[in-house]
Order: sequence, then C-alpha cells, then structure tokens
Amino acid sequence: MKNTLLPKAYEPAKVEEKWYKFWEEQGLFRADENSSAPAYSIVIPPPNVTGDLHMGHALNNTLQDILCRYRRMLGDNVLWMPGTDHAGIATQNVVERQLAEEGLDRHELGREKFIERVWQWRELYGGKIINQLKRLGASCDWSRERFTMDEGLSKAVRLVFASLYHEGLIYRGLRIINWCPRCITALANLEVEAEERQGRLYHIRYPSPDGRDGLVVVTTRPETMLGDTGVAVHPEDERYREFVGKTVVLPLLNRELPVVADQYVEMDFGSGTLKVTPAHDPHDFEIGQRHGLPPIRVMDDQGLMNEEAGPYMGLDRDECREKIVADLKEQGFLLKVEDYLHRVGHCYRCKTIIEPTLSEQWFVSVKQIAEASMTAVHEGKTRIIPEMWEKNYFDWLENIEDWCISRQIWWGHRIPAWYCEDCGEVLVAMEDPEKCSRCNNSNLVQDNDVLDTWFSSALWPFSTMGWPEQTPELKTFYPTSVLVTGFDILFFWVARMMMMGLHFMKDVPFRDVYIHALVRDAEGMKMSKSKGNVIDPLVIMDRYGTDAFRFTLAAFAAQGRDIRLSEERIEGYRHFVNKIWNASRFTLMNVGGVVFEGALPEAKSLADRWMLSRLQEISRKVNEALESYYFNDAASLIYQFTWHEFCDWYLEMVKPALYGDNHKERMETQQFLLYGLSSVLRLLHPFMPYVTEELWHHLPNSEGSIMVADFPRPDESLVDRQAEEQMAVVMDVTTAIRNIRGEMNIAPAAQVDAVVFGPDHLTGIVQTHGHYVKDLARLSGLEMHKDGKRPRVAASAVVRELELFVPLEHVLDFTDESQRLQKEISKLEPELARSKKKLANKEFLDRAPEDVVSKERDKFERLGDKLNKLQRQLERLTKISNGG
RNA sequence: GGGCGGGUAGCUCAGUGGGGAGAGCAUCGGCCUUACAAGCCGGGGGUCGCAGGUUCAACUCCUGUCCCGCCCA
Repeated sequence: MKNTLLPKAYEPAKVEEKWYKFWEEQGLFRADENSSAPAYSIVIPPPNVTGDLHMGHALNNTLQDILCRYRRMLGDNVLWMPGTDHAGIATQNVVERQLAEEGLDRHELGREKFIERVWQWRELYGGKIINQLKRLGASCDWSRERFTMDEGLSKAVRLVFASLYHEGLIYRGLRIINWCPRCITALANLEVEAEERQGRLYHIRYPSPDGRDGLVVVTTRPETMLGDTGVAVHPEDERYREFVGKTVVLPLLNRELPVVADQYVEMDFGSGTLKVTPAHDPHDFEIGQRHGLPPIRVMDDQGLMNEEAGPYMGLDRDECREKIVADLKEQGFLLKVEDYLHRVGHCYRCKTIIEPTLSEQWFVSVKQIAEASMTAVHEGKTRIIPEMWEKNYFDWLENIEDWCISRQIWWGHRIPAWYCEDCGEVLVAMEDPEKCSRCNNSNLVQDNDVLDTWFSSALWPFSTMGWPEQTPELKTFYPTSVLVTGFDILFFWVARMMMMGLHFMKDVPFRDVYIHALVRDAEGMKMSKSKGNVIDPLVIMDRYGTDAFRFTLAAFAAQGRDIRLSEERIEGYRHFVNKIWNASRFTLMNVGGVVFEGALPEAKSLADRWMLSRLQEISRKVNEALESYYFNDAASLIYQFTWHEFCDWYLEMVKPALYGDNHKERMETQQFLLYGLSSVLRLLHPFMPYVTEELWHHLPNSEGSIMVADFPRPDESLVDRQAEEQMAVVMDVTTAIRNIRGEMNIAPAAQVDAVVFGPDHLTGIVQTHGHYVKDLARLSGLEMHKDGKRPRVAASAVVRELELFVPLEHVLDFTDESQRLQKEISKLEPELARSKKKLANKEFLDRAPEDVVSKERDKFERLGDKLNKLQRQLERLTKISNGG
C-alpha cells in the first residue's frame, strides 16, 4: 500500500532531482526511430555552449517540454532532439580571455593547441547549460545529444559547403563586409546591430585646386576622409553642375579628388555632396565601381590607422577622429559641427562599433534558395504561428543579400578550400586534397577561415538525425513537427534552416514554426546584464520550485505579446502548486489506500455528474489549446477548473459523503474523487512535471510514471448538461445566501434558515439538491414553496425566478438590508432600460436575427421580473420597519 | 522614411467568426470552518487611447489621429 499521508506543504527541492533521475533511468525520454506510433519531433534551438540558462531559454524550453510531454501522453513517439552549438566567436572569446589571464594569446599557442584548449574548455564547462535544462525538467532524448562540432555534423557541414560550391551557390569575392576590429573577423549583415548614438555632423571644405572655396562635404566619420578618392554630387543638382568632371583637394593629405555625378546622392541631405570612401562604405564602394574611384583601406584589422593614413598612422579610429577634427579646425577647413542622432552598427557579440571594410570573403548566394523558402510558406507546407511573423519572414527573404560565411577565427568548421601555391587553383572537396587537380603539384594551403556558426546551425534539423546518411531517424522524424523559437532568430536561424532543408532534404525542416514572446522585466525592459534587471531562472527555481516557474511562463505565453515577468507573479503560481498539493492531501486522507478495480461506476450524485461533465469540457478545451499553441489558455483553463470548480465546489460538496457512514456512497465518491484528481494531475503534468509525478506516485491506483499516463481526452458520454444546469442553480442559490450572510455580518459558525419561493422546476432542483446548499451555505433549515406568505423579518434576494429569504428575527438591521436591496435594484435598472430601448427599436426587431431578438426578450422579462420581486421585497421591508 | 505589434479594472494581461466586459495580483469587509491563512467566504472597481464611419447592434470591422515598443533602411 502506498503512502497516502502527505506532508503539509510541498517542498520542491526534495523531489525534483529524484524524479528527473527516475525519468532518465526509466528511459522515458527515449524516442524510438523504429516505432510505428505517430511521430512527433522537435529539434531544440541549440543554446550556445558558453551560455547560462536565461529567461529566454527557460520560456523556450518550457514550451517545448509542454508540447513533448503532452504528445507523449497522447501516445505519440516523441523525439525532442537536444544539443548545443559551438558558438564560434563567443566561445573563442571566452577561451581567449582565459588565456589572457595566463598571460597568453592564441597566436603564441598556435592554431592546433588553441583548438585543443577550446575542446578542453568544452569538456569542463560545456555541460553546464545542459544540466540547467535538466533542472527545468526538459524531457529531451539525451542519448541523442548533438554538438555542432561533432564528427557527424561536421561531415554534414563539409558536404553542404562542397555541394553549394560546386553548384556555384558559394563563391569567394571582394566586397565591403562588416568587420569587427575587436573580434578581428568579418560578420554577416545580420550580426550587426544598429544602435542609436549621439554623433556629430562635420561640415568640411574640400577646396578647389586653385585654392578657391571648392565643395563642402558633410560626414559623421571625418577619419574616413583619409580614404576618400572622390566626391559625388547628384546629376540634377544645379548648384554643383560646374564641378562635375573637375577635382577638389582633400585637406590634410592634399590628394586631388575627382567630382562625379551619381544618382545615389541625396540632394537635400547636408550640403548635397558626398565624400566617397570606397574601401569603407558599401554605397561608396558601389559609387567607386561606377566611376572608377579606387578603394583605399586606411585601417588595419584591429581598427588602427595604417600607412595609407600618413601622419595618422598607428592611431585608433577615435583618436584619429579627434586629431583630424583638430587639424581641420586649425587649418580652417572645418566649417561647422552639429549634433546628430544616427544609427551605428555594433558587433552583436562584443558591441564594438563595426568597421565596414573591403575584404575578400566567402559568400552564399541566397536569392535562389530564398525563393523556395518563401514558396514553402506561401503554400502552407510550413505554417508560421502567430501568422503576423510571416510578413517579417517574407520581407527579409525578399530583400535578402548574399550571406558572408567566412570568419577569421579558429574555433569552428574550417573552410574546406585549398589554394594551390603554384597555379592558384582553388580546390573544394570532401576529402582533404593531396594534389592540385590542375597542375598536379602538392603545394596546397588550406583556407585559414572557419564558417559562420549559423552555417552549421542551418543544418540542425537533419544533421542531428545523421544526414548525410539515410538514417531511420530521418525517415521517422523529418520533417520535424514544430520549431519553437523566439522571433529574434527568425532570420538568423529559421529562414536559413528552411533554405538548407529545402535544398538538401527536398522538404521543409518543420511543419509549424511557433514564434514565442520575449521575456522582459516587470517594467517591460529587455533583461540584460548591463541593466542589472536580469531575473535568474535558477534562482527562481530554487526559491519557488520549477513547477511554479514553468506554469507562470506558460500562463503568460500569450501569442504575439511579450512577457513581463516579476517574482510576484511566480509567487502567485506557487500558491497554485500548493493548492494542488493540498487538494491531493485531502483526497488521499479520505481515500486511504483503497485500490479500486474495474471501470468507473455510473455517477449518481449531482456533484459527481457535474464534476465529470465539467472535466470533459475542460479537457476538450485544453487539448484544443495545446494543439494550436495557446499555452496561456490551456494553463488558465486548468487553473480555473482546478481551483474554482474542483476545489472550491466539488471537494466541499463531497465531504459529507466522505465523512458519512453510507459505505456504498462513500466508496463511489472516493472513486470519482480519485478520478477527478488523477485527471487534474494528468492535465497539469506537461506544465508541472515534478509535483504531478510526486503526487501520482501517492495515488492508490496509479502505475508507473505519469509521463506515460493517458492525457485526458473528452468523453462525450460523460457530458451531462442537466447536471451542469442543476448545479448552476445550486451554486447561484448558495452564493446568494452566502452573500446575505456576508453583508449581514452573520458569523460563519451561526446557522440560519432559508426559505425559497418559486416555480416547481427550480424549487424542485433546490429540493432535490438542498443538502448541498444547506451544507455549503451553512443552513439549519431550507424550505421550498411555490408561493405563499413571505417571512416577516428577513433578508432577501432574487435568484433567477426564485425569491430567497433568510429570516433574521431580532438581528436584521433594516437599514442595512434596505440599502442592500436598493443597491441590487439600482444595478438592475440601467440594464433593464437598455434592454427596453433595444426592444422598442423597430430596426432591431426587423433586422437582427430571430434568436438574438428572442434572447433579448427573455432577458427583458427576466430582468423585469427580478426587479419587480426586489422592489416588492423592499416595500415589504419598509412597511415592517415602519411598524406595519 | 517603410513595416509590425500594443494602448481593456490600481498593476499585469485574456477577450481567436460583431449580439449581456473577464482573470490573476492589489484593494475593502468577514473568518484560524479538522486539505490548504501560500487559505476560505463576500464586496467594490472599467465612457475597452481619442475622433469619425459601416451596422438594427462595435472592445471586436473600416478610416483618421495621438502615445508606447520592436524590426528594417
């Protein structure tokens, strides 16, 4: 017999670890690639191996876990594929920082040794975030855990690179790219974050060669003038027509710059002239190309001015700017400086200001594969949920530019390209080449660069399943059922997975993409370490328990809206966990270890019939909500039902039967009570895995883990409309009496009587189920009459068509009671007036649908009847209080 | 400048095919009633950003407008 005595309060810390271990040991997270059950699969958005679990991860993985646990309970063959990505730049940064502490840098160590160090680091710390995900309860199939630098995934990366290269979709080219002088690497356009900065507009005079005024250019970056090789004006700009084809002189360096006419120039911005720096601005580069203006790089890889900068060589960008501005001022070239708010690109990893720089890099030509990704969504092969994100997805893909994939770092997949030192041939191959395919010499050097981490992440949905091998996993689980992710990586990751999946698997990587919210702080600010407003999920789990935390996230995960999280809210849901705990405690105390055999008997009592019926409705709605990613609806449905129906009403209603001495009645009630509780726990399990598992094992007839118990599905045969209607009457009458008690300040312990007048169909219900009312409203007596003399000194109320009196001889305060009635009346009056007006409107009667009109008529009658009764009650009261 | 989202109770938010405005927290009053004071019972509180329009009927649809947030240039 199981232990049915529960401690008074739930202590999460004691049970969480135990059950996670249990699930793992029982192999309950394992997916079966050979099963014939319906497959359900999700690949985890791989967290950075350097990462710590933050709120974003917590939300993201809670939602995935809810889906996975739900599907498992429905009997699906669930694969939740976990893993981490190697986070090239971030990881390299971490290890370099570690080296710096030892007084080393990676160049002293050398490439091979450095990479060894990174692997060592990964061995030691890479498991951290995985353990944190386990803390959260994530039911991933850890036996399949993958890492983007694994052998298999690396092979996939290499094959994809080689294929795209041979298809002409990957190429090497000289372009303006985004250069981070701190990370010392190129970045993709996406990896640059534009941030508003207070800057300045410098108006600088570029004189004519004859010493006359020349042109005034306007720039926010005066240091780039050292790389100017021209000045552009708009072809239709009358002001500067005479300058076109002539030259002006670059101050400080005294270089002659041709003046060209180009459509790109905005005539009404600044002076309407544009200094052209082809090596440090993408637009300038294009203008340079059109007019034959050579690019001159004036900075080196670390952002220091180089030999082209003449006297400014060796200064960094900021120092150089200061010096140049001072020199220009001194020499009289600086005409004006204005404050100017503009957006400046920053490295998304280290926040350093990006330097647009001309550089030779590898690119993926994406236009063509982007097209297929759009089509797939247009055709509904993949759904994006909520739909509003589709537009962003399309916009981005429509305006997509080639993707710069080479990074000048060491940690990552090295580009499988070799250069022949003898003939200059470029070789790209799956196997490391030994000889040049053109000149047959073996003087080959591999490209030094590695690939963008997102390049390998883009293959995640199939590389993790063993591609390029044709594995049973791929057969069973690809395409995956859904991808759950935040909108911040819609382009970085989702769109790219679509492109790669469609190109290499010939099918979309996922059927659904569910885009969830961002977690913000209570003030709606994005959480960030620098703002100091971060709430650490691990601290929260310690303090409130994982279940309360997860439930909070789910309850706030409304589609299309950010989550404002505060500890208060989590605390609120901890109360809910406790409520469940205590409802279970109550149940177990009153059921003992009785194990019931066989099917549920037919419910006879109103309480049981009602509870069972309500449960069907709730489980129907919860299933619907989970199927369509309305996590918050599912959570609040269960919350409302559990607390305000199951606990507030049902548990109270069954107490007499449980405490009574009718053995048969007690046994039946125990069965339904257990069934109800078991259903609640199963409904809750995807949200609150730990407490539900703990309680499950205390239930006398439970077997094994709740993880593999059946998720409640609606059973139409248990829906009982009549019970729900009757119960509604019982609840209304009970509430009305409780209201009177409350308003009249009748002590809870004091017993009162109630007399009910009204039509048979209602008094009949009250008659039959009066024991519930008596119990819940603490009545000593309850009488029913069709009509007759009303009690003299009594508080009264109208419920539906029932008039309800609580005789309070000697204690009734006439003033209080008449005020109470008056209040009821004045609430009713405007409502009745509105209804009356509506029914007096001929247009309404003519045009509104019949059922709406008849509903309105019913309402009018109901309100009128109620008002009448209340007024009569008030009159009678007044008469009595006046001594009548 | 373009696009998207939001403005509903003191706070945070639901309201997914137009037809009686909801929840949680907070607040007020009453209760240690043998599951739970992390609780129970009851109450108060909203001209649904503003202005028009469509409609018999608008929180819901349309137009304009103000404010806030995000993305892209």
